Amino acid sequence: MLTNSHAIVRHIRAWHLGPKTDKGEDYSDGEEEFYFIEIERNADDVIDHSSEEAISPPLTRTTSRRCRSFSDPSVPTQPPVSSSAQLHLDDNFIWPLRQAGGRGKAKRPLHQTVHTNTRKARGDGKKCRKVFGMENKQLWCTQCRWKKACAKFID
DNA sequence: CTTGCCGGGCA
DNA sequence: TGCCCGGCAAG
Ligand SMILES: [Zn+2]
Repeated sequence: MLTNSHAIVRHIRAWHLGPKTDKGEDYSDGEEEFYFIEIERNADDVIDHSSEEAISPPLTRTTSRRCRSFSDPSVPTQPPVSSSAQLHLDDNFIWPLRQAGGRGKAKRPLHQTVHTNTRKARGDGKKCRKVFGMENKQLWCTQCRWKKACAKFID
C-alpha cells in the first residue's frame, strides 16, 4: 500500500522536480511520457478506490514491468515504434535531476554509526538501475552498467 | 523474486 | 583500459 504510494510520489516528484512550470511543458517524444501517464493513471485508481473489480479484466500481469504501458492484447509487443527512436531517444527530456545541489562532496555530518558490520544496509537504493530500469540500461552510469559500484548516486 | 557490488574474465 | 557476467549478500 505504502510502497505503491511511495513509488508514485517518487516518480511524480521526479517529474515535477525538474520543470517547476507544472504540467505544461516537458513531454519528450513519447518514450518517457509513458511513465508519467502510467503513474498518473495508477494514482487515479488508488484514490478512486471504487467501482470496478468484479469485471476486472484478465490483467496481463507479466510478473514484472513496473511501467511501460501494458497497452492492449491486440498489439503485439513494441509497436512499429514509428521510426528508430533508439539512437536519439535522448537529447530532449530532462531526466530527474540527481540529488539536488550538485555532486561535489556535500556536507558530511561526520557519521560512523557502526554499520553492524553487515555490508551497507542498503535501506535506500535508488541507483541508476532502479531509477531508469532495465529497459533503459543505456542510460545507467558506466559503473552500474558494468555491475560495479555506482558512481552517480553515491550514498 | 529484486537490486547492488566484488571478484574475475575477456579483447 | 574498457567492457561484461557469475555469483553473492541483503531486502
Ligand atoms: Zn549508477
